[in-house]
Amino acid sequence: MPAAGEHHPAFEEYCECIFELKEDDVDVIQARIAERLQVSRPAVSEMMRRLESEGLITTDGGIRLTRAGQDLAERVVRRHRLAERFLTDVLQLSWAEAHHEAGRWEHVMSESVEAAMDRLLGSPTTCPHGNPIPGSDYIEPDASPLSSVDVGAKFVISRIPEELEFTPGLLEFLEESALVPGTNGTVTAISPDGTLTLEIGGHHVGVGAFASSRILVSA
Amino acid sequence: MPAAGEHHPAFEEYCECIFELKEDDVDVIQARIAERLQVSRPAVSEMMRRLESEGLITTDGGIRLTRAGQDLAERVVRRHRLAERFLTDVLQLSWAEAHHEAGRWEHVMSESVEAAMDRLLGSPTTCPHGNPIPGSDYIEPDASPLSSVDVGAKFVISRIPEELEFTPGLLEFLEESALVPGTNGTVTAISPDGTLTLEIGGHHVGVGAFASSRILVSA
DNA sequence: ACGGATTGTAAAGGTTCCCTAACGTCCGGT
DNA sequence: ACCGGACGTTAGGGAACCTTTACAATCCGT
Ligand SMILES: [Fe+2]
Ligand SMILES: [Fe+2]
Ligand SMILES: [Fe+2]
Ligand SMILES: [Fe+2]
Repeated sequence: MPAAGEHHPAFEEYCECIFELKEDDVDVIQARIAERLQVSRPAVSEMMRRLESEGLITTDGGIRLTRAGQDLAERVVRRHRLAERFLTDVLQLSWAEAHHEAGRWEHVMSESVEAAMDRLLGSPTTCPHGNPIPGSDYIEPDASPLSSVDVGAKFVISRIPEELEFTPGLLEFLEESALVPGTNGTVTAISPDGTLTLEIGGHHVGVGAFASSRILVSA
Repeated sequence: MPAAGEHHPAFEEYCECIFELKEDDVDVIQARIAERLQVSRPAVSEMMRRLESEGLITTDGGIRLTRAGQDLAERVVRRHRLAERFLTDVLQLSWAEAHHEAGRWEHVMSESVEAAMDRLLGSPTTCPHGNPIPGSDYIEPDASPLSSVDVGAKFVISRIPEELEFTPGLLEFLEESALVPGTNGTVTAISPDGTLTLEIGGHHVGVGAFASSRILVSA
């Protein structure tokens, strides 16, 4: 069962991972890739050699996607995020379920399905978590980390970066707490360890320091 | 990228194949499986041993799916046919494209997606080609092979069996010729070699002997 | 009854993708 | 200057799935 395109699922997965690490502003090194993909460091080491010999990455002075690697990664990420939109908006799956499912669909969707889904959804510019869909008309909003909001200030959730999808249970928690792109709230307290207390739709929610530093909001 | 359930794609593919051979009334022997899956006979031989040791088939006196194998096969076929319905009805893909795509989706759809898609489509009972969706309220229609229709007689296309999806280009041809379940036509001629000439929606189409013997129609 | 096709299996081997164990390097803190 | 950690790599191995080549067994039409 090869994927729709011409590349093996493993290659797609590694390129996607490199793309998202860069997007999340995390050092693109083998150790990070190993963590995200949940494989051993030797496995990554070996795969880096294969990716390089296939012309998908270069490794002189840090791991970087080549043009071909970038194209592949963008295709995979685009399909992942379109699939997430479809799964949440049309099939009414939860964030967490949609994310898991999309992680499989991204390797299986053909170009025509990608196009048809894009049409069906009205060419969305972000996934349900607010991350940009490559190839769409996404315009970078003027956003800053939730952790930089002052006590008492209002904000609108803008984006929950891909990085947070790796913390088990976090997506579920955020969705249940209505912490989804577009909703607005107020910071009611900041504890010394960086935990924020928010007020959203009449409910109060605590958000840890790490998550707060990653979630992007606008005024 | 394992499948949604607990089984490897290869196991799913083999069980599905056995299920469909039976459904098409073809001898369930290794040679047929090798042909349909486009693998060598030794590969099938080895896999039969694995499937048996996993309790998915029995081989005493012919290859037969066990309860577990049957369940797995039905799940996969159900997902394949639901996916085909979705891809043609909602995403407007052609038959041929939908079939290819569904061949990958069937190993990747989760239970919740299967359920959501079933709901979205209104619990269809057949795939676009008229083949029954396992687990649906399908009622076997009173149908007979197209080849048994007399010259001059009218008919309604009922079902294009899975078997014909393996002849390259045939699906495309049938769809373009409006030879889809539900449409009706008339047999205008039968040649000695078994080729039928049909009249469908004002157009005339020739259908070969093999296809005619498999396509099911009702009066 | 016989010769050619069809079928199943054995043997040997290959690719992809992963693992553990172990080792060398480098880097920041003390 | 020294040490613990983090990082990358080597070596050796393994599971899944497939291949080609070759060889028996079985089936079947004439
Ligand atoms: Fe995601
Ligand atoms: Fe996302
Ligand atoms: Fe199909
Ligand atoms: Fe079908």
